[in-house]
Amino acid sequence: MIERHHLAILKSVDELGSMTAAAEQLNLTQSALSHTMKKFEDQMGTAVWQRTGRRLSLTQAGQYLLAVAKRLLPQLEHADQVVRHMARGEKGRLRIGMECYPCYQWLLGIVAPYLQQWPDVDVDVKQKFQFGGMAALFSHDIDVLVTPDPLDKPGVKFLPVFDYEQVLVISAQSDLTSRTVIQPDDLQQQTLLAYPVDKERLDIYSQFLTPAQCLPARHKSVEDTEIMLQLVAANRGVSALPKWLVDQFRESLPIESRPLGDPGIHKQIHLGFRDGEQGLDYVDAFMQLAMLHPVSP
Amino acid sequence: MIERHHLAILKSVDELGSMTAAAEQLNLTQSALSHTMKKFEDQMGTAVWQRTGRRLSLTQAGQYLLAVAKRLLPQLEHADQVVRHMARGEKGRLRIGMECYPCYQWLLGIVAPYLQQWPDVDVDVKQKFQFGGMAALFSHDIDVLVTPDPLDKPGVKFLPVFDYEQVLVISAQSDLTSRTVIQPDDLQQQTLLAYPVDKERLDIYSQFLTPAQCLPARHKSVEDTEIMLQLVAANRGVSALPKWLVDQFRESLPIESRPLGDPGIHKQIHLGFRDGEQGLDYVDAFMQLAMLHPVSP
DNA sequence: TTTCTACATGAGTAAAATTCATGGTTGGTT
DNA sequence: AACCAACCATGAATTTTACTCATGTAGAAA
Repeated sequence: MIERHHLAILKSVDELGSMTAAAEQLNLTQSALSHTMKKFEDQMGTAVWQRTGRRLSLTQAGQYLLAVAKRLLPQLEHADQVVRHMARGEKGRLRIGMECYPCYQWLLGIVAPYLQQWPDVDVDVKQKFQFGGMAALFSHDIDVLVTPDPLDKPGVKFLPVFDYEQVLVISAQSDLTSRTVIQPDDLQQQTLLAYPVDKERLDIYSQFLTPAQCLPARHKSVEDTEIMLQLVAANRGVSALPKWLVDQFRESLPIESRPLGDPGIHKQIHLGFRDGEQGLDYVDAFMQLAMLHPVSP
Repeated sequence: MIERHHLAILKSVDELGSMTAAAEQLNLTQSALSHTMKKFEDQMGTAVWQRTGRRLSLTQAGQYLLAVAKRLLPQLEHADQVVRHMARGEKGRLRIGMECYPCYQWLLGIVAPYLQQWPDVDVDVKQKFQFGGMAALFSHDIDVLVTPDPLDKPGVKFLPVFDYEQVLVISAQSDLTSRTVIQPDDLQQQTLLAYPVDKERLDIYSQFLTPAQCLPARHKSVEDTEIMLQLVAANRGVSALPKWLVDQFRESLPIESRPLGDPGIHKQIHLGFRDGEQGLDYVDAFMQLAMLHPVSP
């Protein structure tokens, strides 16, 4: 039977390279660890490591078990945390995953009142996942996924939390200020600033430029939203961002926004969470708060 | 620290309703089980059950832990199996999930040669999942997902294994045999036989009838493909099925097929599998076999 | 009230995990 | 070549943990 400490040993040995080092990390003697794994190997009927010289290399079974360890140990550790928090009457940690850069600004607006309502809950925002948000949600690495790109599959539920329009941000000094609506060919003289993701995933390409077979004069990747807006304000380029975000910055920066095309690009931010399992109340509460949260139009 | 046996006890008590019964199932005395959980509760700092009279009811922490148990125990049990199989040089079990009824016929054609190539591998086909195929794949309930409805997300990979056309199956005596192509309003006099799923998920509705705002005279749910085809052969209705499936049955039944609309409804079956983790060779082998497998056009 | 059933508990015991002491092997160093 | 240091394996002793047995308590049913 695979026990938790077998997995812990496997992971530790893999990280540190030797049984001796792993034993120290786990507060065991080298001997104890050796005995434990010997017995485990006898029980399972197969070696976990191949002892070539004094170097350990994983057998096929060992590789498989290491993958299991990396998958299950974090879940057990998290469960430990959650239960311990429950015990103290504290609430624990709400782990939020973000799949979209601009959502961060919006999230801050939700998290503030949430933290007030739930003073015992920590909020942990993760922006990068090994395998994407969906997988993170399913494998319990996060509790909530914020994404503009929902996938309503059984097992998860997505709630649209607000509609928004994706607009072009331009400098107040831009030539484009005269236009009330931007057309694709208007961008052929422009420098387009965008987050560093595939162009297919940028709506201004997939829903606006590509169908019209247009391209901007230049394309520049920018990581940070504020820097992006500073560049736009300085008339160094234009960018496509949610209207509510632009409006928020219009007070402090000389920027303006224009719809992209006639109907405009309309999108929704969704909150995704696991469904059909015993929920934690502070997770549900977050969902409800997010749905009720007024968004400045 | 949450250990495997804690989770096993929780699950067993939940299933059997009492500690005494659970102890027997786990080959323990009632006393041992009581001691174990007492110690566990002391460690975690919270009760797992509320002892109201002699009835046990889960506390909040207990409910949470039960959910964890139901999620993690099957994974541990499966890992046990896999390693034990590896130890014996046997290969183990390939767990295939199916999201589409007609795929079953096609799958049989793949599984036969696969079983010959990998005599030590058992194949286990699951048709129902608690939370849908995607979730089953992510939570390691299955290794391969067969679906006409892929979702290329990080963490999983989908390979199209073949293209097919969805066609209308009609009896050889049907009035519709004179048509070379079926139009939506041709079905307004017909009884449509379909698998018992939401109409939105049936392509003949979403891609053919609904856009033309047509409906068949009657709609009947049929679970089994063979029975469906027998009904069609007897001119009791028409149905939309993959062309390759219809062709297969045309030898033995008086049925014919016609394209649905001018371009026809074209679809692909995909095989999905987890990506980016230590793979098992017999899983990879299945994917490759599936890709190479010739499909009767 | 009595009886039955289910869980709790303390003390004793069996089993398992861990340590200690030691020996063997490998790979690098002098 | 010889030596040393690092690493793992192993047997026996020891500590720790898990388990059983016997018994107690309390709720529900007769």
